Amino acid sequence: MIYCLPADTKTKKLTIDKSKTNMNDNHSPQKKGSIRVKSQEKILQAAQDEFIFNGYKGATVQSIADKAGLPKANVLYYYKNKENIYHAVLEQTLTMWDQGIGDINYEDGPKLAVEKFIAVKVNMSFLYPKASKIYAMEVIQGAQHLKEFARTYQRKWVREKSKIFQQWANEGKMLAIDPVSLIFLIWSSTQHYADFETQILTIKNRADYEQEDAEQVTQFLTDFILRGIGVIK
Amino acid sequence: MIYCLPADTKTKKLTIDKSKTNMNDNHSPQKKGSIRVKSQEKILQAAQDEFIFNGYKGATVQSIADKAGLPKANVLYYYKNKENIYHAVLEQTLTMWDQGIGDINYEDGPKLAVEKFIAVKVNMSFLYPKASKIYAMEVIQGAQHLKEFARTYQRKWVREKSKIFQQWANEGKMLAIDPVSLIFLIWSSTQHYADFETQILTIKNRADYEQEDAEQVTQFLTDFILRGIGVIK
DNA sequence: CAATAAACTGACCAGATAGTCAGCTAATTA
DNA sequence: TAATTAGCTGACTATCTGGTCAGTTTATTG
Repeated sequence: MIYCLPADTKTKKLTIDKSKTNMNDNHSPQKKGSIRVKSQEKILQAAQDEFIFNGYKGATVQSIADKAGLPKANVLYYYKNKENIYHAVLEQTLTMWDQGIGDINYEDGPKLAVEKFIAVKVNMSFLYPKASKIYAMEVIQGAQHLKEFARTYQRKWVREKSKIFQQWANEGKMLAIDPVSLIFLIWSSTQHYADFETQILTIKNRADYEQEDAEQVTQFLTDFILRGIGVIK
Repeated sequence: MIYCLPADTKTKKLTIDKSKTNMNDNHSPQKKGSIRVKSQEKILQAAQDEFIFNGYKGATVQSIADKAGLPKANVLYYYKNKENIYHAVLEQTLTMWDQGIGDINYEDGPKLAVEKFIAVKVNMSFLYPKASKIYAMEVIQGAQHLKEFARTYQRKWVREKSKIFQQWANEGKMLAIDPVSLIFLIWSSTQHYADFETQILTIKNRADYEQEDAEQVTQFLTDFILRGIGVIK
């Protein structure tokens, strides 16, 4: 059902945040497309780059403001401090991750479920590598800003999905392998193309990913993993 | 042969560094175990933690000094600025990575070669997760401090090893799958246990890895990947 | 058209930071 | 032992950083 965040994540389940911004959240008077919305988008976009490049502590509000083309004080008008900016970026990242993530349903059976899951994860990695990078850095650095979320939702998700794999194995629909290890393998092998983008492009001696790359990777990983769980060949 | 660095890597192949430290490198008068060596080790250890936790830009020399139990000025006496400390950490990381890494030899055949490779990589991840984390952060942030190394050595290594896989495939010793994708899958699935240590422990609801974990993961990945390349089952 | 509220910003500040340096102490050497 | 060198450090500075705030401009409302 849920990958990492509850559906109503807008109600902010993350750790600390009290007052995300100092605006009157929903009942803002502007028509859509207002300067506020556009500015906030610009800020979050800029902040994402800045946080990836310099980490949370290394990021500066001034640099975010410059990248967004706004005065620093204006950035701090929308998000009242650096931590709030980071939380907004993180929340956006997790929300997108959650919405975009495919799901593993018992009814699909192992073959279709794994195919769908891999396809969605690979597409996410190629389309939104920055989201994956933000998340990876956060986890590598100890997930200081995610702890509650991680503990609650991800563990639950993994346990739920593990049961489904177990069931399929019991019914002889796939090999009896450790489902948790399998989930980690799928996560790692798909996210790798986002997080290690730089390395992969360097090794392949290319400037950018292309559409075919995502397709080739999806094909490769799907075949490989279906063979690994014993449902093809 | 070589995973990422030339054997004589002590001659510093990294990007910028000119004067790594301001000491008279080899002909130092101390017996081994001297204060210098011990202090430098303490500094690098502390720096590794600090760089993982706060990233390059967020790390402070003062914090490194505190963790090492030395005055800041003493740290800057051994390594004349922050960048030199980082380079030393990075070099140490890559050297260890290079020494520890197993190798893929044609003579071993696909089964043994992959078994050895996975075992070494998994052990590295469980024994030296910090090295992997430093490297991962560096790559995620664009590998600003590694560019030359990455371009030269890693690409070469991947191409060499790809040829071996190709050869095995041609001889029918394994399935004809894309060797580069295979290498990425092995890298990602093994390094994941180092880089995402926090996440994995949280999901498994555990405080630390144990010896059995490394063994279980090695077993799982070996079986899974050998099945994926079609040499077992 | 006031008057009120929201949006915005230049200028400022207290604290943190990288790096320097003069001068100290401890070790080595002649 | 005297002289020389290596090891070490407190104190300092120029710069940068997050965050504030008084005051201005722009929008909304009655």
